[in-house]
Amino acid sequence: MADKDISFLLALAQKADLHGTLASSTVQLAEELGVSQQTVSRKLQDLFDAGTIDKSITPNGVTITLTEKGKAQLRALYGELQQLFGKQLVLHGIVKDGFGEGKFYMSQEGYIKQFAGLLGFTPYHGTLNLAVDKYAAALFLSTKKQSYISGFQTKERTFGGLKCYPILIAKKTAGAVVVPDRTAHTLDTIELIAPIYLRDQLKLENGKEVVLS
Amino acid sequence: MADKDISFLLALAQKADLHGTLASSTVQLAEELGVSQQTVSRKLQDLFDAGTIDKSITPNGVTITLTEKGKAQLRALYGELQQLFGKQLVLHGIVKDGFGEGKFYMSQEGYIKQFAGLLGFTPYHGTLNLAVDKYAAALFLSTKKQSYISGFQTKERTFGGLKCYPILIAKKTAGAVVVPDRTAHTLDTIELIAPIYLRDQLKLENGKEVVLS
DNA sequence: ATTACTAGGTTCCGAGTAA
DNA sequence: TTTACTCGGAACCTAGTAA
Repeated sequence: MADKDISFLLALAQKADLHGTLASSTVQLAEELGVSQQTVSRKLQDLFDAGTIDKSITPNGVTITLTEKGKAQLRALYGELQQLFGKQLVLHGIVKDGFGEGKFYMSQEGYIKQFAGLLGFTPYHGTLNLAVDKYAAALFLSTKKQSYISGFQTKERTFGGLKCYPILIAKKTAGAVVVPDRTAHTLDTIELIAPIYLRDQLKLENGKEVVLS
Repeated sequence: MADKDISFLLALAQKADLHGTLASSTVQLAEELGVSQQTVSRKLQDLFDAGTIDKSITPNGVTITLTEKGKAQLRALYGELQQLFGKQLVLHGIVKDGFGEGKFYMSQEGYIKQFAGLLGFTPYHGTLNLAVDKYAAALFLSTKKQSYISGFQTKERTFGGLKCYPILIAKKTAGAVVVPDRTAHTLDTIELIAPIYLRDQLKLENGKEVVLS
């Protein structure tokens, strides 16, 4: 029965920030959620009766907090989805243009030496950029072993640290995903390194799909 | 509109394993989901019309596959929950008995030296076991910096590697969560190490609650 | 055995309105 | 201003049944 109102509960949780309280009104919530004020009023009562939220009515609105039971319900849903997506064993990405920074960074001795020690190969002096699904990428990488490459300094400038996840590229080539600590883009784009020049060896062009595992 | 049927879609995804197909029948699904055969039939049509599943009808049932759109919908929901729980900054745990193995492992020079180098303190020769929520623990740890302690060998036996996450115990003591590579329990229980004997110094007994941050 | 249409009952939503 | 009740109509579910 509470199964139906779970998306309503989720919406409240997003506004109330999981822990913490939400001071609002049924009118305002109705507007934000695209339903009537009456529906909000009724649903809040239902959730309260179900023990998933605490609410207190004041002359100028309602104040809402999620109960432990309410949080548990969302966490259960989260767990189910996690099980679903957690089994993600491969990641699909589309080859896209980098802007040459990869080449610059991968020419730095400070990085190359650490990569060689950690991965067992000397990386080619460039990176391959892949456009990926942000969530899928986060999940995929979370199942991989994470290594850390320390930052360092040269006379000219400072180079930051980066995370590094060994993976298999296109079921053929051992390589790694590299995520700089101070990364510009989110995980919409990931950078690959490998012992060879991937674009040539795997005959990749922009727009081609690559599978990581 | 498809927002209402998302739990139905999730149920299908769980049976079909996200990728992959589900061969079943409306009668069987109805039983498993606790609704009528007619409702299953109608909902499958709705989902098909919405483009979230592919279905093919055979004389002895239906075969169902999630479309990219369907997967994307679930992933979006997952992402929202991830944002909610990803902000998890503290983890609550209940002190429970270990079985002395912690003490044994934390007396091994091979581990102690690495911990000292990595964490900046020499750990007390024992661990504190906490009962925690499995999902909350996974989330909490995923936001912490992961370090790796290598396995090693002695004359007698082999010791496996373990992951290590620096954290703050009870808002006072710097310590770390330790997760052996070959762990017996899942994350229902986590092991803490610290430079001091936590049970005495923090006046902890079994059943007491501890906050990690 | 299937899926799925029709019909009737139940649930749910929202405009009006009381408090 | 609030919240929340009443009530008519829309949406939804299931039993019966056709294909």
